[in-house]
Amino acid sequence: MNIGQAAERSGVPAKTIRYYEDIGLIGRPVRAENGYRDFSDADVHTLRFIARARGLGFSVREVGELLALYQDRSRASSAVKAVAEQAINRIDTKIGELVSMRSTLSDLAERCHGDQRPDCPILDDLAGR
Amino acid sequence: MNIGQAAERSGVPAKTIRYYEDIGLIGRPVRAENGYRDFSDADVHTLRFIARARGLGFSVREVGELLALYQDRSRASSAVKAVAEQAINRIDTKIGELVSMRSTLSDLAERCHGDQRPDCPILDDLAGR
DNA sequence: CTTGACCTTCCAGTAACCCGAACCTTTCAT
DNA sequence: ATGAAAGGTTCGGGTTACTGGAAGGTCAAG
Repeated sequence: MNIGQAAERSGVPAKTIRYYEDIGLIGRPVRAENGYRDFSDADVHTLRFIARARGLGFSVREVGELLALYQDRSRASSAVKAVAEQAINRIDTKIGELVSMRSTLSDLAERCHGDQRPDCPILDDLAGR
Repeated sequence: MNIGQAAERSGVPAKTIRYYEDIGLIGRPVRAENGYRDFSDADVHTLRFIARARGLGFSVREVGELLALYQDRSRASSAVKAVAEQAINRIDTKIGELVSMRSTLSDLAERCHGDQRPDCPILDDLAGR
């Protein structure tokens, strides 16, 4: 099938599929006589795998690792779990940062009148007071 | 003072200061005879403002707006509050996404033995089962 | 035959910087 | 005096993960 159909079936945009090929995340698909990429169902399956992994917050690099592990029938599940735990840690760190920002920001916003008057605790805080 | 000292006092790396100048977030500082940038205390104050705002999750674009509002003695506090609330919304959205990823991911990880055996619910899930 | 929907490649841009190269200038120790 | 270290300068490219657009080839339908 052509890239458009592979895109539709996998949920990965055509542009993104080409990009994944470029960076070597997926192998180079077979080419038809006209030069068009020719995708198999297995290719679509791989793309779906990638889409799900990305959706779960794995980096493209990690997706590459997961894909390799997936292909390796004899890998230990601990290897996979390690990658997942790394991702969880990264996410936790990020959530912590965001929650902290959010709390400061909403404190500030609550104390700001939000009317025509110019005085504003938000700017005061940013200015260092 | 030179860029190094301005960097140290403001907490903004020298490279980043030059970058902010490039994109027009800060004005072009005066140059000394030797061509070095010459920063004033007011410049450092502005850089600190920027650093704090960035730390709170405002985008560089928003920091530009906040800076303009800060300079404008007659602005309404509502304008500032609007920018802050935008940032809060963005942060909330992001937190929501991350929490959802985290929960799926840790469910999966918990169900994964993490030992020598190859079977792994994480990969199974990614593969679509 | 042409129109429109595909496909191809390649270049550029996004956010917010970071890194290194190649090159000055200043300052300090020998 | 000298020579090295520690600053400063610009410029170009790399990062992450794509996305958009231009210029052009291909294909099925009317």
